[in-house]
Amino acid sequence: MVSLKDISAVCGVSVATVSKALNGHKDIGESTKRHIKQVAEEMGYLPNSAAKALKTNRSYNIGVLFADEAHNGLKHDYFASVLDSLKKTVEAHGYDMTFINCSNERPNRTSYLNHVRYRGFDGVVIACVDFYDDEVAELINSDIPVVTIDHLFDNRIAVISDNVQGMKDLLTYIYEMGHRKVAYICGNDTSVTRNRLTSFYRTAEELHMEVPDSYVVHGSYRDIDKAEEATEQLLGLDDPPTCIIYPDDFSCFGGLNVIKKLGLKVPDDISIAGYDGIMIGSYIEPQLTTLKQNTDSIGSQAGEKIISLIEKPRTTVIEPVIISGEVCNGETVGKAVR
Amino acid sequence: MVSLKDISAVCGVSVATVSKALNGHKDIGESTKRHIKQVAEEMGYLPNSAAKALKTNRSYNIGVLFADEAHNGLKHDYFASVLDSLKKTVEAHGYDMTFINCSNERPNRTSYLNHVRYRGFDGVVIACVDFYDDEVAELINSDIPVVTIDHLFDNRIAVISDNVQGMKDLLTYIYEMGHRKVAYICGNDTSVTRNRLTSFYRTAEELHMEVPDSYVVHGSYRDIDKAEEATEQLLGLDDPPTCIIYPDDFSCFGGLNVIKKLGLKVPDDISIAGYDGIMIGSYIEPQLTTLKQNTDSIGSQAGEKIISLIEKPRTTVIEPVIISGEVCNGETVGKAVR
DNA sequence: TAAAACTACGAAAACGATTAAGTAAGCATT
DNA sequence: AATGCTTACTTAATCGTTTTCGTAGTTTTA
Repeated sequence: MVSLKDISAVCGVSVATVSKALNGHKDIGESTKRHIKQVAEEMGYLPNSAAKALKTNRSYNIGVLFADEAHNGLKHDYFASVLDSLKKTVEAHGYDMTFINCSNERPNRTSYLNHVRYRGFDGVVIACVDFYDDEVAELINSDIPVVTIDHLFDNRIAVISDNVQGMKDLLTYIYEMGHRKVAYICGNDTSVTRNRLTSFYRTAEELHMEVPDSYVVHGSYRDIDKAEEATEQLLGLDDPPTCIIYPDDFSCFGGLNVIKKLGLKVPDDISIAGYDGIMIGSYIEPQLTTLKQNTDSIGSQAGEKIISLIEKPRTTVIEPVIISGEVCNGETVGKAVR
Repeated sequence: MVSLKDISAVCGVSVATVSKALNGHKDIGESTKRHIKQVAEEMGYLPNSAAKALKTNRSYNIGVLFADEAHNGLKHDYFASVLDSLKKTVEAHGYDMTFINCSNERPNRTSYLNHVRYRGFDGVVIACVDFYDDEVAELINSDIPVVTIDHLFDNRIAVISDNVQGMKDLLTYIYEMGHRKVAYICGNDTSVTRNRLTSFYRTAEELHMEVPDSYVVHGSYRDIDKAEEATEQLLGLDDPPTCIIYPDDFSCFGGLNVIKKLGLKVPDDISIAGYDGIMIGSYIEPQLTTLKQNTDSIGSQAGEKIISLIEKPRTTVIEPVIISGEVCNGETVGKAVR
């Protein structure tokens, strides 16, 4: 590997000069600068990131924390999309993206924070984890630049899908389709879920829709079995809902199964709506009505924010970024028959 | 950040001694070793990965190349699963995983190989890319330890899903269900596709099934529109097939749409089979018959292999690792009515 | 008892970069 | 002509490790 020293030898100047020339400092003559750059190019010079990081304390590397204890993480469509967009964004800024090791089996396991320090990540993006984990808290409370996704911490930048507005839009759409008896199967208890649920209740109230307790079922995300169970329960009520909102698009498939089994048809007999906007939803028959979260925007905003936090900490405003989604009016919510 | 020097000051020994004690060298007295380790622990010492890498030329970091030009990559279920498993494996061995920057927008764009050298990755895993890309070739032909996924290069370790056996098993299963007229919509031209196609023809021959040219349609992966088109084409034939094999599970959804539109029923009127074994396939109604690729095993094998290549290059045998899949006999392939 | 061998540690160079401080030469200023 | 200011470099320290080569002191061997 050719180093600054090699170049300096060839050019007959000191390493300092080479370094400065390559980094465009102004105290190097134009002609020398050109010559050095040319030689560096010819010799195939590449800076050594380790040396650079050691000296400058900047790694140009962003750590991402994506726990997969629950076998989620990368296999989770929503987060995979967000991650994909995040990756593109930071890469366009010249940063790389490294996963923060969260294996418990690894030798010398250290906390997330310690791992971040060890690797010298310039910043960290956290998503899809248990935000109440002590180690996550430790990371959040450290001096490392952090952006969280879909969870808000005090004094930290968060990029959040607008679940409040999203649920409001979705329920309003359903209302406008004539439904007055809408059930909601919500996901496991997270701030995302709480926001959606609150918004569900508030919107219903605004629309003067009554929501019997039996219409709100506590399920969990991407759990098709549970979705089936909940659907069965809802449709078995004396006064069943005319529309069911699921915690996510996958869960809808569970709903569809039960509905089919009961000999009912979507959307004629019962309407359903999902949440997320996964690709396959718009290709099935009938096309899924759902709230499409803007994963592209969430990922890219998270990327822009973490880089801004790293590069200009003083002028970066610390406030949540809310990304709105969009009702994707497919065919699974039909005109309500009263 | 506390460094070796700080510890050496506290312990009253030299940095060399501290380094050696912490790394378990044998030329340090037992009691000193214990003392140093304890002090290091108390002071919250963390090695500096950059300094370590600079000195040792080992980064304990694995680069992964996952191109997403085609908006695939992380959003691709199959590869996301593989990646997830790869991540777990390398992390358990104490390695981190970093994406190889493939953004064309980034400042000072360099080739993949140069980026790998710059970051000092100990090894690289390549998947889901255009294997005929010059930059990929450059990387493959370098002295960097490389493992490829689902593509075989001379003298390099590849971890490959057994598409030959997979297609054979799938077609044989379909044959055993009584089908004699089986069509195959294949994906775009890659070595994976060619293997499957060859195996399809060969297996058909072995089973004495005739495959008219019109039964083999060249489509592409995860392209639902194309799958719909191809399905329509196949079902419009004078002598239509009784079963259609799709290039992947997603494409099946396209097939299902067309079939439904034509007023046909799966599997009574027409059978279909996918390939991959994505989660949702086993939850839809009727449950998808497909060939489940063993993504866990593919990812973990790739991880084990790259680490073996890094840590014991001499004794690592350079040969492809073939991972077999499994027919997942759902309900979309029924008994053939002749 | 002198030589050889071990044991336990230290000094110093090195990895490849960055950067503050110094310096020599050339030029303008008074 | 002495001074100061630029310009264009160089020197040398430094980041935090690892590792080779010493070197005292102790123990074993002949």
